[in-house]
Amino acid sequence: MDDPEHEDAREAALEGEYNPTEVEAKWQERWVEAETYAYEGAADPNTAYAIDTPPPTVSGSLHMGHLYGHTLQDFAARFQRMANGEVLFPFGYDDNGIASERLTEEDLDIRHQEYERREFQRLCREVCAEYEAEFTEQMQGLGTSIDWSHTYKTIEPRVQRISQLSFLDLYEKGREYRKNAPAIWCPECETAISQVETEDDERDAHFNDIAFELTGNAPREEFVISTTRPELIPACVSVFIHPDDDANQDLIGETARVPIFGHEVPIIADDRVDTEKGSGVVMCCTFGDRNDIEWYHAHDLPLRVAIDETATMTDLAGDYEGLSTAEARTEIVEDLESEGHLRDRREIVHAVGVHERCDTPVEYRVSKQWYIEILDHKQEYLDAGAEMEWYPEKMFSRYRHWIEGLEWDWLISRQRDSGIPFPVWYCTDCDHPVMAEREDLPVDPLSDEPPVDACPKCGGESFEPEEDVFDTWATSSLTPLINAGWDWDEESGEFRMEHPELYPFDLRPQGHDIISFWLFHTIVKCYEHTGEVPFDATMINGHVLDENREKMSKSEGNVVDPAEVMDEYPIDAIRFWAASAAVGDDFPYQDQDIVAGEKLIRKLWNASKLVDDLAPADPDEPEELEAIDRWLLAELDAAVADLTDHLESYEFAKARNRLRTFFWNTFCDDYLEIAKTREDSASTGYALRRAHRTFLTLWAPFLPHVTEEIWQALYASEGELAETSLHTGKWPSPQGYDADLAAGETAMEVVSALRRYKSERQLPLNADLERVAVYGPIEGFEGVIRDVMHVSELEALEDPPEITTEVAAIDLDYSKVGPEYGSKVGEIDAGIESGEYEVRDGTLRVAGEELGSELFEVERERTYSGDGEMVETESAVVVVSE
RNA sequence: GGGCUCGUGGUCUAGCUGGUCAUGACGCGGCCUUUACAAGGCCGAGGUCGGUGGUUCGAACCCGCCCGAGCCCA
Repeated sequence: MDDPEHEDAREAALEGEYNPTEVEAKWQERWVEAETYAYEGAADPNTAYAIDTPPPTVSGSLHMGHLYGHTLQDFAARFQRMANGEVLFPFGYDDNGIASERLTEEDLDIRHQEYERREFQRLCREVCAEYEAEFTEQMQGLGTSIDWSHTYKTIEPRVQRISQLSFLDLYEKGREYRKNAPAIWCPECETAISQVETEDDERDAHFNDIAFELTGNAPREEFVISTTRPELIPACVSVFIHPDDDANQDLIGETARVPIFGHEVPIIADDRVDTEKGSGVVMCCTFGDRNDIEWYHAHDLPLRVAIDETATMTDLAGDYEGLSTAEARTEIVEDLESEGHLRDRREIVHAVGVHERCDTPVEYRVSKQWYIEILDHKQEYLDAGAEMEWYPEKMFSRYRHWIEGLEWDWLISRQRDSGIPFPVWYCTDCDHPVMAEREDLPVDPLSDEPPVDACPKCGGESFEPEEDVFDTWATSSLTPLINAGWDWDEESGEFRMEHPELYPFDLRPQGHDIISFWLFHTIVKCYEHTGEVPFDATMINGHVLDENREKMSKSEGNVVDPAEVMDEYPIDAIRFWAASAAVGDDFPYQDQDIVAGEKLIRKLWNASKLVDDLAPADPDEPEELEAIDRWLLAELDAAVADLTDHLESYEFAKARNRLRTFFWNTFCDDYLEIAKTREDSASTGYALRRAHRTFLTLWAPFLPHVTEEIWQALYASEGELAETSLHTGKWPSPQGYDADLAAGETAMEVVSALRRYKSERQLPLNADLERVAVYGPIEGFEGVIRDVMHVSELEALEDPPEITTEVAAIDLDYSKVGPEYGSKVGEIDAGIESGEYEVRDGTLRVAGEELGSELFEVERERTYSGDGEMVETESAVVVVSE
């Protein structure tokens, strides 16, 4: 396998049984080696088809979602490459965020706090590189037509530069700001974490009912709030009442005094109060939970920080300063009780947010964060989404609802070690931000100097570097710009793209779970930078469920490992399964579908061997094709047209099923059996080869390995693989064959009927039939029927055989009768049912009405009284005499 | 709790701008060596189209409610 000479020595060959293990590995290797799928550039944006592929997060190995998603993309890429020319099918890794840090910590069993930032980043790169190499190998094992010379990693310097350029551009456009805001914080790990790193956990706790006094001329003296976190009362900034809470209406607008600490807070109405819980009166602290944060934003409340980054009470907590939150809770409850403010205390179990890794309940801490302003451009982003084609269309509503529900701007700063740094320093004296120069990017403010000696605002001469890094989505939302080679051109003073013909991209494929993340954020960024919608179309794929239609989850232990599936089945068969679901629908992993794919591959292989046996290698097209051959090629034309339509609309399941039915039933079961009897026909020889070549190209996007193997064995010309590969060849177009389709169809019906006849009598299919008479349109196909069914004498009847008929039933055409007779239809039905009707001169008299012949059909039961056996088909009557 | 989506023979699915007999595959039963394929061919059995109420002459399809599942947001 290492020796390419040896490789070439065993060229593709159509002998014996198909060996997918060997053949698939061979072509995967040769495709990559020959750079078969390299994007070679195109001058015209209309001929370049570009896919903005999802960069997988490096978090271990390939899962079924990767396999499925990339296979769908590959269907599109392979079809477009054959049909329209140049295709960019790139690949990237998202290795710059929290996921890669956590992977590193787990893999090396370390904590990032134990290392210098640079050192930890280095470890991250090393660990990620290992996982990426393994992942790449698995991806190549999928046989996708990715251009492996066109890849990126989100942590690489080129992408860091693009991320920082994006930040500077949006800042200059006035679309970014920095302000104090709360973030989820783990006091154990001493770091901000994202919401996806938290989970709910049931914990024992106490509900404490605490009395607050009212100030001034209040309607009553006090009220009671319930809380599980009494240590937060020094951080209390307001009290909330539900606007519909009749019992407490009188409190709205009053001022409350916080017990022990004595500060005064307003009482405000807000419908986010849960009236079912406790007394219906809630205190808002900065910050106890996510609701507090919403209220803080909505009512512009002051900030009182009573807990620091290590979960220790601050000076705001007065006498309790320096205690842990747990200690403070105990002491504050005791003091409330002794001062008479504690009215009740009871045990409860409730859900608290904890850090999924250390199970520590999270806090909400305030720090200065960078935001991208998006709320003021909601309409633009909605319009941008509406401009794209959505496959399936229904997914647009998810995007729309997400945008309509947006309440906060996009927080892009993260307090992490291994992301892409903000290219910003702050003046130590006045906090004025100093941005890096574009030509210097990428920069790391922690090690690089700011581009100025003095603060342009106050003249101060010392600067603090920004320590935060970008949110992962802030970078992965730039993938179209990364793939198109977006950069700042110093000379012209504007942004340029290395491959402007790729942008906007033709397709954005992704799962339905990240419409609100990847797709939305990409539209925000690209729209703001370029003023254009970044995609013509988006294809939203569903999720792969387990064989019982349950979601795959590690804790349930029902995760299917693609490596095992790929070990057991040919990739082409797995791809056949991947094409079984309508795009957008969730669908189960079922190996019966993969087995069906295996059977198809075998069928294609065996049929190819037969075609090669029956037909000369490269026959010329005869002057005139015989009816049966012209019929096949006309049907093939129709299949080509249908398939092209389906693939252009990303309807892979429809394309797959259409092609399978035509190939298996029409070509193999019907035509090939006929072709066996016509080996010396130049017409059939030509049609066989024409159809066979076409089938290989039509199957190529779905079954790239087996089709390439057969193609190379039979049809490829001499030369480099990148030129001779089936996959860089042309997609077929209908050739305009004209045939009597009805006659062909009827002939096939007659053949089926004769097969049924033999089958029912337990005769072998090649048993001889003495005499067969056919009444029906089979002109030009008589000989074909005779030969394939071993009929000694076949007669085409001019007139119907001697049959007696009697009316068996009346079939109404309800689509016409309904609108015309409305509620009378019931009576008409009843009349026919009971036999109280009459058919005369093409008119049906029933229930006092006269129905014209266009409204009904008379179904007759035929009885054959002549010699032999009568068999009926849809459009013919067949009489068999043995 | 809110939004979106899905629910068709044992399993997976097509059909869903309403019009008699609901498509195909896998599985199951029976029969058969057509010049490749028995891992093939032919035939057959198997469905109250999640439940319920409504609109209509007529509903798998349109509308309401309920049940179950998935995703996103709280």
